[in-house]
Parts: sequence; structure tokens; C-alpha cells
Amino acid sequence: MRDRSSSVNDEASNVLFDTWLTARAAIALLDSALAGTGLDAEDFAVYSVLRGAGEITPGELARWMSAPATTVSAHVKRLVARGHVRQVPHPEDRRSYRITLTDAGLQAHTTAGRQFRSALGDVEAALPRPAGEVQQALRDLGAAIGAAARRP
Amino acid sequence: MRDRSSSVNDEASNVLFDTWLTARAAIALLDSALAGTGLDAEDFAVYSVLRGAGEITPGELARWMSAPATTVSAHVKRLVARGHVRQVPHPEDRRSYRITLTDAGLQAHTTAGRQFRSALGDVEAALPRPAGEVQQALRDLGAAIGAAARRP
DNA sequence: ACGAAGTAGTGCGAAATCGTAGCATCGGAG
DNA sequence: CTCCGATGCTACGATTTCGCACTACTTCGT
Repeated sequence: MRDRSSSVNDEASNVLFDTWLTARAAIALLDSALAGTGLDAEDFAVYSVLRGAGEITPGELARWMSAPATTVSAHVKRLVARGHVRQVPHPEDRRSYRITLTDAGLQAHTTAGRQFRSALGDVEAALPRPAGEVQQALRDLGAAIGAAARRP
Repeated sequence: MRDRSSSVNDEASNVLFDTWLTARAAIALLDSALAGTGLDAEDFAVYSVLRGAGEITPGELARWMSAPATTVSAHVKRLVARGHVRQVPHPEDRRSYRITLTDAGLQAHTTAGRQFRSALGDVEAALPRPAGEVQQALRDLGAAIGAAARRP
């Protein structure tokens, strides 16, 4: 009954608001944890998606991160210029293409990953219960938001 | 074992990453849910903090939302210009001041609140368990991130 | 097979973000 | 009281975000 549940926030308390608040804190933490790696929190997340996906189209990436197409487009341009991402022609749709991490991109992600994991460890250590539980809650919430968004 | 835990994301799975993902989805949902109200998700969140706080300094707000001072400064300028926020001199520190919602700001928040609550309802309805549980997980996570951030 | 309608991505411009540098004020040490 | 380091905020500018309008290709209906 202090700090985050203090006087400031009473009626504004709800899952969406808390998600916003928590994410901002997470990003701030990561931005400083990743200082010096050349990647910021956003970059690291995108690289992670890319790495997990192997090859995806900009559109898929946009859907994954709930971002507008133009934003992803800008990301791609930047990451390609940085030499961390490569564009591969799409075999079945010539309007599109696919993107992958280059070796340099992969390595940047791996390097930054050390610092990331350190910060993640700190957070998990400070967590008063298994991280898996929290994660499951986030997944459930994410799915619920997705369902709500699909509802016209 | 579908959708959000699909093939794209395996090793990248952790609380911080999931927080980022979920928050992006939440913001996207709210941005569209709040369309036409004149406020976007970010605005609504800030107004909520302001409303809950009554009067706070820009610095306090910055800390609350884990944002750099300059960003908050820009927000304040914008919201003041919009007529939704008012600056009140700080009685104990002349470097600073306090901000509050004006009546117009309060009303804008209340109006937008209808649409917000509708979206929130959709999300909560799609949630496979009590929202309070998820919220508690978010609080715990937020506190843990705060602890990790304080650790030099 | 053809045209209309839908979908993938991008150029551009307006607005937002936030680091750096700088100013005003505060508060503690001597 | 007088410094002086610490703190609160902001001007500025480089970078990022994203809505709108547009082009290129795909797909569906007939």
C-alpha cells in the first residue's frame, strides 16, 4: 500500500492503465540497461521478433507489434541502413518482401542480450512470485486485447 | 499454445518483452477506441494521472510515467495550449510549479472515459480470469522494475 | 480473362520524443 | 551569510512516429 498504489492513483486503476504504466517503466529500464550497445529497448524488441521469426514481411511485423505500417517501414529503412537487416524478395507476392537479421544484426542482438538478461534478472529477482505467472497474466491480457480489437 | 505463443516467439519470451507487446496492443486498441474524443491513449493516461493526483509538479509526473523531463515539458505545453491544463505556482519552490486539469480538461477526460470504459469492458470480458488478478501481476511487475531501476 | 476492389508497402509532411545545454533556484557546508 | 553542488524546468535540434495519399500487385466475381 505505497508507491504505485499510492494516493495518486485511485479511480484510474485498471488493467489497461497499469499496462501502460508498467510498460513505460520497462522501456525506461531497458533503455538505460542497453546503453552503449547501440540498440535501445525498441530495437532490441524488434530484433527479438525478427530473430524468432526468421523471415517475415513488414506487414506481419506490423501486426505483431501492433504498429502502423508506416512506422514499420521507417524501422526497416533504418535497420537496413544500419546493416542489421536484409530485404529478401517475396516468392509469392511481388508487392512485398521479407526481412531477416543479417549476421551483424544477429550479433548485435546477442551482444545486447547480455545486458538485457542482466536487467531481466534483476527484475525477476525482485518479483515476489514466479515470473512465469506474471507472464501468463500478460499473455492472457494480450489475447483479451486482441479479441477486443477484433470486435468491430 | 497459439496466437501469441506461436512460432514467432520462442526464446524471446520473457516478462519484459511480453510487457512491451501487450502495451503496444493496449495503446493501439485505445487509440482507436478513443477516436473522435480529441484524446489519444497517451493523453487519456496523462489526464487520468492528473485527475487522480489533483495537483502535481512536472517532475512528479515525469517520475510517475517514467518519462524524461523534456517529454513531460512538451506535454504540459501542449495541454496548456489546449486549455485542458493549468499551471499553478508552487508555494515552496519557485523553480517549479504545479499542474491541474481545468474544467475543460476534466470534462474531456470524463467524455473520453465513456469510450475508454467500453473498450476496457470488452477486454475484461475477454479475460479468462478476474481482471484484479492480472492487475496485481502488473503491480508486482511494476514494483519489481522500479526496484531493478533503483539498483545502480 | 478482365476489370473492380482489396492489400502490401512507401513518400511526404506535421507532430511528438528526448538528449544536450543552459538558466533559475534551492539547500547544505563552512 | 556566502558559496557551490544539486535540482527543476525549458529552448533547441536531431530523430522518430504515423496519418494521408499514392503506386504496384493480387484476387475475386462474373
